[in-house]
Amino acid sequence: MGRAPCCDKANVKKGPWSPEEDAKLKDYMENHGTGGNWIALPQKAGLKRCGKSCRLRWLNYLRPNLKHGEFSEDEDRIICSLFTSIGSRWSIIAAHLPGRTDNDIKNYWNTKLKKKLLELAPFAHLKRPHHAAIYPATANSFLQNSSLQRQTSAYHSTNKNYYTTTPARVFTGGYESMSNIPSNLLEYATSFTTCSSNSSTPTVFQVQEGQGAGPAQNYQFKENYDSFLIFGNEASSSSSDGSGIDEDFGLLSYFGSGVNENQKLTFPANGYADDSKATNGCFPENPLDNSIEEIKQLISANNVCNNLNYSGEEIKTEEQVLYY
DNA sequence: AAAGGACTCAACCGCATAGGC
DNA sequence: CGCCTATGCGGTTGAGTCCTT
Repeated sequence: MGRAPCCDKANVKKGPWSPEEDAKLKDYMENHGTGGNWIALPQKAGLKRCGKSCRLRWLNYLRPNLKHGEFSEDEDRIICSLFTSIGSRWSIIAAHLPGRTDNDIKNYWNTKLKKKLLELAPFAHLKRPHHAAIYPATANSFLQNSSLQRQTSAYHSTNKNYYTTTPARVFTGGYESMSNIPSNLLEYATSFTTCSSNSSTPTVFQVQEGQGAGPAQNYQFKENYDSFLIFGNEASSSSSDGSGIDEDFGLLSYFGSGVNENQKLTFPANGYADDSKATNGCFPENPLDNSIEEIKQLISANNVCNNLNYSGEEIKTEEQVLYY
């Protein structure tokens, strides 16, 4: 048996709200408020609507002090920074943008901001926005528990268009360490190679499929993504021998052009808008990335989301991770 | 000018959670 | 403590609009 419906669907109007309905709801809300019960509100207000629909209409459209129209550069930065830290927690992000609703921000991100970021990414000329995905703050989850070391990758000796160096370390974290990448995107654990050895530049990961030995090295994109872009800041991790994780992951990015005849996911090395700015194949910092630490602190100080760890990542149980 | 594809965004849906009993 | 219901949330849908050919 399924869940009981929240209202009598047969006697409830759906679809766009008319100005008359808006006026009724607004009038009722201004005079009575919700009365602590959205379900009973439509009847009291003389509306043939579901309580949930009334709530949504009020919160997203009718309530006072809502901001409509273009998002500012500052708002863009805040959204990017928070998305970096906490992912698609739209309601939390909305709490940092007075006058904006979670729905607004979600739509803005999905239709405009994500595209904007992808255009800033390297190889933008190769990207097809609708076949790309952006995921947040995976630096920690990828690297915190791995033994990945710095490695400067080299151009392939015969084909200068591709990096084909083998991974310095095989990353075998599996889903548990990649919890921010939905399992519908990834099929197996991955192997990585980094091409950055410079803490002032972001790091590019090359992902290879089916290389080397070991059961956890197979990697596949699922669904129709040609690429994904990961961005986030990363606390440093280093040791005396110079190994460790670069500081300042302004932007982590990966571009996969598909599986070639060697079953490798590769990316062109000459795809930078301005090659002179690339160091060892790494591209300039993401201009939208800023003050993430401050925002993390703010979140932590305000206890906005108390199931996030110090870096804004959700603390999940093993079960949650496996099915996330 | 028309047709079809792409994009936008308001609204819906179903699940998770909180809180009352 | 367990059940039940209202609320909140994020993902998804689809009608309307805009853009391209």
